[in-house]
Amino acid sequence: MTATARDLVHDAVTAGVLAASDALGWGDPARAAAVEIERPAEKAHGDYAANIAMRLAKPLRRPPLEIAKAIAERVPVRDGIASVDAAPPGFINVRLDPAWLARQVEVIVSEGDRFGRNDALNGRRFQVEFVSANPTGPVTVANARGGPIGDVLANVLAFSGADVQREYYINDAGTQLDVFGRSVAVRYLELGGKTGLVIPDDGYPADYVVDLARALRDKVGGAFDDQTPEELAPQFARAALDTVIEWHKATMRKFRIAFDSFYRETALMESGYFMKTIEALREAGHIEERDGAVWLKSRELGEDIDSVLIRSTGVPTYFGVDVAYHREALVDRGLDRKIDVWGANTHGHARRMKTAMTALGLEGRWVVVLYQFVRFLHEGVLVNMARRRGQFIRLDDVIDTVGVDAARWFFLMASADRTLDFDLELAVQQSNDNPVYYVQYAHARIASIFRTAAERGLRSEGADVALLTDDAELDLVRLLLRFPELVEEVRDKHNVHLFTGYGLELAGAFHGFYKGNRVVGDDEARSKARLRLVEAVALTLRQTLGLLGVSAPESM
RNA sequence: GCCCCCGUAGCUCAGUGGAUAGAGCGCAGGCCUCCGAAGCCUGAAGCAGCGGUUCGAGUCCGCUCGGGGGUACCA
Repeated sequence: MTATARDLVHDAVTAGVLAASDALGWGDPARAAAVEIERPAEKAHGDYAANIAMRLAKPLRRPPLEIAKAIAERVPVRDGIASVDAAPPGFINVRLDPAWLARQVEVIVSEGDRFGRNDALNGRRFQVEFVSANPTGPVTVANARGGPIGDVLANVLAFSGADVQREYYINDAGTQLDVFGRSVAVRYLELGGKTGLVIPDDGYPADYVVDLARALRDKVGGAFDDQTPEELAPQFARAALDTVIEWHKATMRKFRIAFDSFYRETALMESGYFMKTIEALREAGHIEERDGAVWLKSRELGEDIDSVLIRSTGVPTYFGVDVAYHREALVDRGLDRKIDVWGANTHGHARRMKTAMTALGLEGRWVVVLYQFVRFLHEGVLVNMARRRGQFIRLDDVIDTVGVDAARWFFLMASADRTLDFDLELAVQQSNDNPVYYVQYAHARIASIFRTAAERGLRSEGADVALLTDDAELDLVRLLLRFPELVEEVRDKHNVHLFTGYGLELAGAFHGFYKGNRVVGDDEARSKARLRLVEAVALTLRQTLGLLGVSAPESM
């Protein structure tokens, strides 16, 4: 893997700091200071900038500009660096060598679909667990946001060398299943002609439950018509669950998400792993039995209250089972790290989980990415979603109306920290000018340029990229070189939405370039060079869209 | 009450403690004898408020106001 341009600058500036420190006797403060490299917003300030001089001003008791000058004149000017200057109030501005930039076009094209990858996570096993929608109903837009976020995160980790497993956790146990089963049974009996039955207040009156009941009746007929909803609940819950899980799988396929495993909560009970985990916690001294229940002594680990793992009825809590689930993944399945993508409503749960991981000595190996909710608007008015009553927007419907690309893009364009507003009517109306098409159009346009070139017998192979000397050309290269840096940032910070912003920026830069610069023209050598350049742009757009799970069309 | 996330242009959203805060949609205007006008160019328009830290704050801290979520022997 090639070092990023940022790494190159970082190393050079660090060498300059050390050289200046040795020459001027600055000592430890200078040697220990971390060199931060950023990209100036203003082009006049060069390609990269370091603020180290301003950070050293106080400890060294010298004017920042003086420090900057001392460092700047000692930064080795080689390996792609053209110049290093000090600028008020104390920035060190680094400019890349145009000839080196031009050569990167050839490097990028030769890397092909390896461009942007890194090996930071080589040999490490990751699991990303996401969506994991409740199996008592279809996947709604509420669960949907975790899909693209988790999927793209998994893509980026794999892009960084990790062995990544995408997992879907199925909560196929608990009291809600009982209630669900009873609701299905009521509908089943009603379809058989029985009257006077009621769906309980905490039940599921939604229409899809009728669909489930009808499917059951199609399969078994009236064989259970003489039983009560209570008697039928357990087996009906199980049967309906299997159907709903198939719905979920189909929805995920439609959303272009390929899970490696679907893990059932009940497996932890059946295997005895749940009790094994309780014993592990007990041995570590974190368990207390009180009022007939088994508690995790969270307070001793900094929480306000303790948490119940097993109720006084002997039934494990959701939290307790989830702790076992996490331990099983990290300890028994040999994963180095588990990343959960959860909705904001679980933040209390996430906090308790963190405590439990600490109790098990697994802290640091589990990370949660919380995403804020999607608010639903109907004709501009806020709508409360209620799954049980069937008042919700199905993810399937959204995908069917706006398309997978636009749907994924929508969920990926905003930071996970931010509440998203979603208006289906607006989404439909805007699907034709969705920003995703702006990016895809850039890719299709380049494909079209290649078709034109082919008609004229022009190929990009053998191009002399040294002919790329214009600012317009080199600015594109600068933007391409940001891609590997972005991959590293997303890998470390999990802020996957940055890829949509990058895609828009690169597409915009290309569209502007295209307008002002002819690629296939009269000058054959220059045409070949520019063809090579836009080939690198198309490749980078493909890499970006590929990570986002969005298609990169040749024409549209 | 306490805890978490958010408040940036009319709307939907970007923005790593840096040097003149961006995009899409919408709005006003301009650009196709020339590789795709799903495009390009120009313009109007913005950091909720108050204090603090810092050489430097949309970004960090505190408070106020506003929105969302949590706070169970629910999941």
